Amino acid sequence: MVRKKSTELTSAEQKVMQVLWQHGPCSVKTITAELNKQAALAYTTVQTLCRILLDKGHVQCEKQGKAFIYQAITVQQEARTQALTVLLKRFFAGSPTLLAQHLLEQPLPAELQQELQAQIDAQAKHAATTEKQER
Amino acid sequence: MVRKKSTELTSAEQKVMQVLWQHGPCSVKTITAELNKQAALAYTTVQTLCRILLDKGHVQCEKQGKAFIYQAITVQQEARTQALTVLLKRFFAGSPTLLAQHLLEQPLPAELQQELQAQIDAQAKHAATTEKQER
DNA sequence: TAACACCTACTAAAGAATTAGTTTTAAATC
DNA sequence: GATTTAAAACTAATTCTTTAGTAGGTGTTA
Repeated sequence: MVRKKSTELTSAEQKVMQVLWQHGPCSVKTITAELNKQAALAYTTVQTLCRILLDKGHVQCEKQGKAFIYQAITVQQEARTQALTVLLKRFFAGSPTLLAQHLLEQPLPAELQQELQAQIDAQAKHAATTEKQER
Repeated sequence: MVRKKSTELTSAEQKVMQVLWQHGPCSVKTITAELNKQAALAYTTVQTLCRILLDKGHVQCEKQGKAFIYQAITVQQEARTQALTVLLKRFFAGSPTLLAQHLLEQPLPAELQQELQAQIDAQAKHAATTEKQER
C-alpha cells in the first residue's frame, strides 16, 4: 500500500524551524551553530534538513553572497496550532475538554498550571476592566 | 552515526494504544475491527504494531484461548503528559507560559478556549469553597 | 593565478515506520 | 483422526528519517 507523503514537521525538522523562528532568516552555518549548542550535528546534515524543508514548503531560500539564507514560510503560530490539534486528536480523543481537564488537574510540567492560572487571572482582570469601560 | 532507538509512540502505535485505552484489553481482531471504523488496515498490520508495542514495553499480552489479549501498560495519563511535554519543548521553546498564552490568546480549536475557561471557572469555584471550609 | 576556505549538490547508508503477504501452528469440529 | 479455520510467527517491501561523507564550484587572498 502506498503511503501518502506528509508535509508534517518531523522531529529534526522542527528543531531547524525552531531556530528559524527564533532567529529569523539564517544561513546553514548559523543554523548548524545554533543546533550544536544542544547536540553535535554535521553541517551537511543540517543542509539536508533544509533541503527537505524546502521540498515540503516550510521554508524558502535566497542566495545571499555565497550562501543560501533560509527563511521560515510556515509561521510558528500555525505550526503550534497544528501540533496542538494533532496532540488533541491522538491523546485526548479530539476532545478539548479532556485537554483542558488534563492541563488543570494533572501535576503536569508543574509550572504550567501556575502559569495557566496566572494567564487566566490576567485575562479575567483585563476582561473585567474592558467590561467596566464599555458601560 | 547510530540513532538511539526510541520508545516513543509513533502515530500508528498511538492509534492502537487509543483503542486499548478506550476498550481495555483486546485481541488483535478487536483492535483491527475498531481501527477499521476509521480506515482499512490489515489484520497482520495491526499484529505487527502490537508486536512493536510489546517490544517497546507499552503493552503486555497474555494468551486467552487461541488468541493473545493485549493490554496497555503505559497509562493514558502518562502518555498525555509525555506528549504535552514534547510539544512544549518543540513548539513552545519549553516554555509553559507560551503554551498558556497560545491557548488563551489564539483562536485555537475554538471550543478549547471556552472549555478551558469553563474548567477554570469550575476550578476557581471549587477552590473558593475549599478555602472557606478550611477557615 | 594558485591555494584555501566555504558552500552547495550529490550520494549514501542504516535504522524506523508503515503496510501487508506467506507460512506455520494449534484449536475446534465433523 | 482428518479437515477446517483462526491466529501467531515470520518475512518483506517501500518509504521516511536521520545522519553524514565526497565531489565540485566559487569567491577571496596571498
